[in-house]
Amino acid sequence: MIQLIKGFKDIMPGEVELWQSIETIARRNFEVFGFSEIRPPMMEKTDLFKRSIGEATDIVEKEMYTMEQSKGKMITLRPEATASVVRAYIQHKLYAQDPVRKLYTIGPMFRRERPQKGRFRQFYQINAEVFGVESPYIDAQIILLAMTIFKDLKVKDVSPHINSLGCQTCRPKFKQALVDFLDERLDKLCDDCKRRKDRNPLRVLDCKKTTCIEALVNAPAITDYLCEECTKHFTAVKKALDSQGVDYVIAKRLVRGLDYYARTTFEIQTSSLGAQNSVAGGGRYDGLVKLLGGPEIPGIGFAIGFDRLVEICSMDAKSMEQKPDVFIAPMGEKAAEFAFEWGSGLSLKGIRTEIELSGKSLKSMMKRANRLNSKYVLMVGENELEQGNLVLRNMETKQQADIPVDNVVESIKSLLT
RNA sequence: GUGGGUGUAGCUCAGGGGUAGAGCUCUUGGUUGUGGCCCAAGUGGUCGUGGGUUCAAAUCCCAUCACUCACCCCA
Repeated sequence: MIQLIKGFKDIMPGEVELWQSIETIARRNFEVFGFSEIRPPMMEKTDLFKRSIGEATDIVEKEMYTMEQSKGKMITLRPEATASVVRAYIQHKLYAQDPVRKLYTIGPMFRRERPQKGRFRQFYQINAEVFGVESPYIDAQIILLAMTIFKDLKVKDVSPHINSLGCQTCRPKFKQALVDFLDERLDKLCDDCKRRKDRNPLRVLDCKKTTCIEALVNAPAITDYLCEECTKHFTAVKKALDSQGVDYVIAKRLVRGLDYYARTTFEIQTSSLGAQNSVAGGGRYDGLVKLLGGPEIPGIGFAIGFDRLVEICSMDAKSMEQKPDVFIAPMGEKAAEFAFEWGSGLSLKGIRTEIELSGKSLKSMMKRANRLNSKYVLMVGENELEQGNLVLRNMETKQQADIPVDNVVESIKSLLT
C-alpha cells in the first residue's frame, strides 16, 4: 500500500468542516478590517526566499523543498507567504495608485522539518500583510485583528507577547552589546547558544535551557537600546492596544527567526499545544519591500498557524457534518428508476439528497439512513407506485406522511422550506 | 540531524514461547416492507518488515521501517 508522505496529512470529512468554518470566520474578519484576498502561487524562485527570509536562517539552510526547474534555475515550494505577497505587490506595482494595501492569503506552506505535535511539513497559514502604513496604530490593529479571529473561534488561553526589535540604527548597537555580554560568560552557555552567538545572537535570548536562562538574567534588553523613534513607536503601539482593551505581555526576549523583521514583533502564544506554544507570529518588516526591489514602503504582517488553530479551537466539528435532508429508499428495479429521477430532481433544487442504490432490504436501508442522520426517508416500493402515494418518514418524530407520486419533488421541497 | 515511546482486526486496545483475543464498527437474522435499544450469529489479522535462536516465535535476540513525542527551529 502506498502511504502518504511523512509530515503530510489528509484532512478528512468530519474534520474538514471545522477547517471550513475557521476559514469562513477568518475571511469575514479580514473583510471587515478592509483586507482583500491575494492568491500567490505555491512555488517561487529560490532566490526570493533566500533574499527575504535570510541565507543564514534554518528555513533557508535546511528546510526548503527546492528543485531544479531547468538547468541552473532553482525553484522552491514556499516556506511562508510574506515573500510571495511582497513580490506580487512589487511586481504588479500595487503601490502606484495607492501604496496602502491590506492583503490576506490562506494556504499551504512547506518546510522539511521533523514533524511533531502541531508541526507538519505541509502546514497551513492564515496570512495578513499591510503595506504603506508607518503609523503604530496599524501595528496595534493587526494584533487586534488576530485576537478577534481567536475570540470568534472561541480559542481559550491565548495572549499576545510583544516586543520591539529596533531598526537599522539601534539594533546593531544592541547586537554588539549582547555579543559582548555573551563573550564574557561563554562558559555558561549551552553548545547551541555558543553557535547562535555568531550566527544569530538574538536567538540566544530565546533559549529554554535553565542554565542559559540563568546566565542571561542580567543580559542587555533590547528595549533599553531602542532609538528615540523606535521607543516612540513601541510606546504608541502599547498605548493603542491598551485603548482597545487588548491584554498583552511585553516579552523582552521575544525574537523572530526570519531576518526581515524590525521594530514591532509579536507572537500569540497558547499553553495547550505541547512544545509548540506559538499559534501566530508576525511583526513589522519596513525594509523588505525595498530589499526585494520595490520602493521604500513599510510593511507589517502576521501568520496564524491554521493547523494549530484547529487543535486549540473549541468548536465541535462533529456537529458541523453535513447530513442529508432526504434519503430515498427504493425497493425493486422500478422503484430505483424513480428514485434516481426524483433524487436528482431534489438535488437540483438544492435539497441534500442521498439515493440508496444498494438494492438491500428496507431494514438495512433504514439503518444507513439513520447512520447518515437523514432528516427524512422517502420510501418507494411496488405498493406505493401502484397506489400513487409515497411514504415520507420523519426520522426524528417517526411520523409518516403520504406524498402523491405526481410532483414529488415540488411537494418535498415545499415541505422542507 | 539527535534522543525517548509505540507498532496485534476498519477503530480503541489486552495478551507475552504451545490453536490469534476483547470492546466498538460492519454484515445477516430475531420483525414477509421500517432506523437508534436489546438478543444471536457471522465477516475481518502473514501480530510493521527481514533475519536469527528454538521441536515450536505475535512473544526471546539482531537489524530495519513506520508512527509519535521531544531537542533544534518555527506558524
